[in-house]
Amino acid sequence: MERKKEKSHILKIHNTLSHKKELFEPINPPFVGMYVCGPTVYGEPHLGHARPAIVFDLLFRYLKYLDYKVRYVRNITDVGHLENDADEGEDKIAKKARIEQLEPMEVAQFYLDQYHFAMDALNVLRPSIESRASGHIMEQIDIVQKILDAGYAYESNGSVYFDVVKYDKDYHYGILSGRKLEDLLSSTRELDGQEEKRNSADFALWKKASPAHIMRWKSPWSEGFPGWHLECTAMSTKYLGKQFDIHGGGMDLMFPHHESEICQNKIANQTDTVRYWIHNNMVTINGQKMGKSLGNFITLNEFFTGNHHLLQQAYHPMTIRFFILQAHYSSTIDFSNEALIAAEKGMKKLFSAYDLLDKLKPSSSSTENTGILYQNCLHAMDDDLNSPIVIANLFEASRIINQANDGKTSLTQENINDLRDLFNVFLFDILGMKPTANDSMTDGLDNELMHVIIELRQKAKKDKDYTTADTIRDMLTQIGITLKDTKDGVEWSISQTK
RNA sequence: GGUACCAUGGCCGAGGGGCUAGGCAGAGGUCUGCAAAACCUUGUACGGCGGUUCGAAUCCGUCUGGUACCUCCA
Repeated sequence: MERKKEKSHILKIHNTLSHKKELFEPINPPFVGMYVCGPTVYGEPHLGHARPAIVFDLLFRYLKYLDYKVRYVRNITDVGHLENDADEGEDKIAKKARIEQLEPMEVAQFYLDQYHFAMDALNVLRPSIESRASGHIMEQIDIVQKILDAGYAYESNGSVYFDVVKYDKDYHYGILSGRKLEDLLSSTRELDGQEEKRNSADFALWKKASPAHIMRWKSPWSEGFPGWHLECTAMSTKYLGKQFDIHGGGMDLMFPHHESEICQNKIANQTDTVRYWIHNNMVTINGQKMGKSLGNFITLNEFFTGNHHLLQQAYHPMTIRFFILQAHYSSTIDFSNEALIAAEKGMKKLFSAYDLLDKLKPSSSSTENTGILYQNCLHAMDDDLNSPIVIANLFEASRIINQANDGKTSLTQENINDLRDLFNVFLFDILGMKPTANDSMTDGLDNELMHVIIELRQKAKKDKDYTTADTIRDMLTQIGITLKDTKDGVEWSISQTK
């Protein structure tokens, strides 16, 4: 049955450019263009990758719920970025490749597959277009040429740099990060290629490859590789146009990456390309940023298997997703086992309440207002994607369901339909949660075996042989099977994290 | 040093000038052979100090502590 629900058209999102929540108005409704910075595929995906993927998946799902036609582009950085540590000027992917004696693209593909595996497990929808930097070298070269032609870049020893000082004279540099050019110029650093630049704040559009550099392409200036920030400008413009609605990414990318994109866009596209900049906050571990260079990161696979010294147990991908959605995207999330276990319990509570819906017997009268919850969730999503509030309302719904199940309150069929809608739309479609119950266990030999065991225990119970009954239950618990004696019979389930 | 931001009860985490989310944990109770689950009851927390106000956790100032970015990073 089609149930008419009023959808909102007052979505507000926080725009990093204005530091304010703004009404979301697409440039060309009903179409929405969204670009999000994706992973550099030279390492295993970790919790830090999960956050933006889930946050922008939430936005993607909500925009689709609002009936927008969304084109969501996420890049894969497989060209690699410059390194600035011991091996100056070396391409990260190329470096790793040399160590492992593999083709650079083989390494990139390997980690890309890992990324996809993890994202699928987290129920993150694939973007409309997942574009690879290596497949867009021509487009990047075109943009370098455009910026050169416009006079905002200069060639130096085969490399091309963006002239930030000139840009700042004509436009305002630093509008996203709030940084001032003079501050940047006064804090000069020892960087590779610094002597080639006119000013320390200038950034590379094209770099000439050193002889050791494996990944290289021909260009009018040198055999080399594109600058760090160019791929996003090239691919967003190619697939979303010179103006598009949303550009997302982690807060750590705000400067210099996104700031540089703004400069490149402005010159190459002759317009303000991005309407709304959205940034998710970081995941911390013991209050510290989780990062490759800090050596304190936990890969997603380690979370899923529990195979890491900081983890007390394995965590289902849905627990990770729920954990992330329980915080607003603009807050930092601090990792802890305690918080994850709490999230896991809460999540299971929601799932079992949803399962109960099918067993509820409708009454002719109602004591509950279920319609309000849907509105509350809608308002929460409209208010800058406030997923924690959505979850709070789902908990309220689960309380109503449990009370009705206990016979304390009564729900009409309409109430039950409302609640089912609420879970289907918000928990499953928009928050993107997926029940973790193992359905395959409800049929087949396993189920029949369980049936036998439960029957034996029931018999013992009937004979008041509670020692045997409890022994059976304890032994099952030991192998990760939980029994519940309910008034409708015995329920069994396999624990997720065994 | 500069820029951005944050400090909420045992833990996590919303909110945001008076109506004071939610989850987890804890205590008591109902139910149950016992458990489990569920439900009910129970928590007045917003870093310190000033200020604005009839009223501040919420606004302003300041101090303290913390994070991120300024160098590849989600």
